[in-house]
Amino acid sequence: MKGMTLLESVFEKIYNTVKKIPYGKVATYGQIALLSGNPRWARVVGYALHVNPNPNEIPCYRVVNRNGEISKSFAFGGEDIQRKLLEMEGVKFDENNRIDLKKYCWRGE
DNA sequence: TTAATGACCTATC
DNA sequence: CGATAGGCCATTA
Repeated sequence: MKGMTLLESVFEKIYNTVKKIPYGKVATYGQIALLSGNPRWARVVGYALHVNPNPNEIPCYRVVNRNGEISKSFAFGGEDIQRKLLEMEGVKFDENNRIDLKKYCWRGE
């Protein structure tokens, strides 16, 4: 970790929020942004996960976009890996490779 | 310090 | 329903 400010950096806040996503659930980038303090950080969330320091502790594969689709630029093995990880937790994909957010979207803490 | 970047989101057609 | 354009903002070079 580099020198972060006296308070938590935005990235740290984002990582902490992502860690809270429960097993078998997913969250959107916008949702993570909102729970991390600012609804306009959706894009920052994407960048934060792109430089994910420790994937073992941060379940970044549980984060999908607004349409319930997995991102193309998943940095750890590709989108197929992300999909498998989610399917292992019981998350189903429809014929368009999308997730039903009404069912699987995390409802908060 | 300025400019560029990006795993997004919303409104509009 | 799908596609496009513009906006957003922390972080980095």
